[in-house]
Amino acid sequence: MSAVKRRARPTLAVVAREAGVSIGTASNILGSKAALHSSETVERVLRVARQLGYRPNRIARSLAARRSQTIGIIMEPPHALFTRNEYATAVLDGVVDCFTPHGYHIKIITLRDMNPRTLWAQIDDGTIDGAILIAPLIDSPLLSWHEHTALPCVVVGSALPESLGFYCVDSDSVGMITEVVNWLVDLGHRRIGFVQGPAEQWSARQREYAFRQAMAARGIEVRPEWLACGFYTQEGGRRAAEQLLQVYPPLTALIVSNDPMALGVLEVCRQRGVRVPEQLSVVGFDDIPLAALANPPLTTVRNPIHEIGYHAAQALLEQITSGEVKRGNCLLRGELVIRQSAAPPPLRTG
Amino acid sequence: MSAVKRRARPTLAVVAREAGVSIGTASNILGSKAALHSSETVERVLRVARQLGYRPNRIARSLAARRSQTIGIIMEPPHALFTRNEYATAVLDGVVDCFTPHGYHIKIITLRDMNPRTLWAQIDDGTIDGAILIAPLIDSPLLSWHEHTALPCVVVGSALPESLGFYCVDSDSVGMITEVVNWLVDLGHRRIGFVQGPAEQWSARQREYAFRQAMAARGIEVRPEWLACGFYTQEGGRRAAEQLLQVYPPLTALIVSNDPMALGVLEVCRQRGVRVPEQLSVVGFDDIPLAALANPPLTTVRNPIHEIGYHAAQALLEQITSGEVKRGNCLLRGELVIRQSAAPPPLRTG
DNA sequence: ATGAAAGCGCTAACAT
DNA sequence: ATGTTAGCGCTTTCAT
Repeated sequence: MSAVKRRARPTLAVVAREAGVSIGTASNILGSKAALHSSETVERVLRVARQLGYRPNRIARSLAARRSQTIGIIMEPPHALFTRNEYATAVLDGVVDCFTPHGYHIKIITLRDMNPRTLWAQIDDGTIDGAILIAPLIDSPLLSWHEHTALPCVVVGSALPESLGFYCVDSDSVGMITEVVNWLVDLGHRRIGFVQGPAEQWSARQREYAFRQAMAARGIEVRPEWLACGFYTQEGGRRAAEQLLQVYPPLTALIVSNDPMALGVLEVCRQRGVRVPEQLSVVGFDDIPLAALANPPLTTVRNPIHEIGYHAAQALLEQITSGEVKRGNCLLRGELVIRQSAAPPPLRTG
Repeated sequence: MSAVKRRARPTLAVVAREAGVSIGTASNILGSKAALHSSETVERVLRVARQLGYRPNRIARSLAARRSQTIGIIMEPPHALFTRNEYATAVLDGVVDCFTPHGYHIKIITLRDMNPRTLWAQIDDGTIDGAILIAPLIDSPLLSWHEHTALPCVVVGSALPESLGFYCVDSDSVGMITEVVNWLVDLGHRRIGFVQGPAEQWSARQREYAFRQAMAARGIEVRPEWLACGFYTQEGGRRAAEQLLQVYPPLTALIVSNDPMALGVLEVCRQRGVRVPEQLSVVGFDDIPLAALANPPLTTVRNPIHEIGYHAAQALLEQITSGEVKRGNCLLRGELVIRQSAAPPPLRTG
């Protein structure tokens, strides 16, 4: 039994009564329209509110004002865990950094199922003013967003076709793949393999396409056996490596479309006695913390994920406050981080 | 201009009218009290709701029912970023895993300031039914929780004194420290150093205390110069190592109270030419992914963080549904993960 | 500059 | 089994 008797929480009506003003006046003052009132009144209401320990009820406020000052981060079931999704974690941080100072709250929405009948009820239930979609898959029901809800929305991690009508923020993977290809070709490589991500991921398709384009631009024909597919996991990287190591004549470089897979590739190389970078150069993507500690330290492309999250949040905030829909893609540039897993190709005598 | 004309979203009243029932009936059926009504009515209402694309407004529901079906994860400013806080990230996952199937939503509350005047308005604003506190610091205003709010609350990562009235879920660091000390002593070590975390963290104090107790139980007197303090960061570990490496006669083992610091210790050892584990054994805490990849692979204690989050969530859910306050501490057991950074001490000639 | 009143969309108690 | 009604605590016109 607590010694302090806890009175019921005072409502706006109580504050107004105690301060001798109308409830509307109190609302203005304790909201953000104090300018409308005389400084005496403002002061008095504020004082009473403080004395009474008044705390506004955000739910009531949301219902009346039809906005919740909360935004949602939407995670699809396949990659709903933050511990296994460094990408989503970094995005989350960026979003929090942007929205918190503006007094917005953040809600994590881990979709329970993707059934189109129940999907929108999970998202558009009045509790959020806008949403960040984390890397929706190619066939995701989320892509029909605009047909089902008017909620402002920004996509992160998938640069979708403009026809879908989203504003997307992503890293410029196409540009970065091109840079990596050119860098390797300049180093002397021509037989370059590519480990792509799962085909359901937009980014994976784009990276593959970019790879082909960049190679073509340097006059190199990509053979089908130079490509392998993993699932953005270390295990996927291992499998892909097993496959690509059998290509003959051997490839001299491998571009791996994310770091966990690249780590798997390095592992297999070590087992098979393939020396990196002397016999095979390996380049990853994302620059996760482990990349620097790999053996050898991984040359990779830094992915500015936190900035991506922050920028997406800014764009969303803009849409929410202006009421205008934004479209198009915003690609943030990464940066080639040169470590020790890539070097000029071995001299060939054949 | 969209081709599809989007009608205003139907409310419960509209559904009720179209289905020819009262609003109360519709509420029951679309809420979770369909059992009260005849199957015909239920079916009819459900059909109309589906046809109209009815989606309940959770805000209105929360206001009327006085619960939001949402719980908050409270992060204090110092460690508010998930990318730099693997602990909080894993807890978050555990909480999500537990609550999502129950239809609860999760809100991230990154406290903007710890001013006691504004603190509770940030948390107890009607939007959450309960809260998980992540490792509150020793002097945190959050510890006066019960004086300010009746919101159910569970603490994670800090086993607080029972007098504070919280239910706390944490790893059994005291038990694990004891186990590590005994293991090292059994290996032949007696001069064992300890790198503790920041004193503002409850867990750090407990681990230090446990260390002293365990050493005393084995009849070893701990000298003050065997202790150093870091800030749970790799840099902190480096500094502590610099300090402890100067102790004479040299220590033969170091217990480091988290893995990032242990990694820093290993780094300094390598620089100074101190061979691990031949000259110095190092044991960490937490078993972060990097631990297995360190050089040498780190012997450490696995911290079941996801389980901690999950269990805390369960306890919170219980409190919310039962209305009964739960107190006391629940300590989840870790597990010594033996790798290669610890071994018997070098033979001394006296 | 202030007050009165009409909701926001729903739940829950009570009546029938 | 169903309908009626009174709020939940706030914001927002519209008067004054």
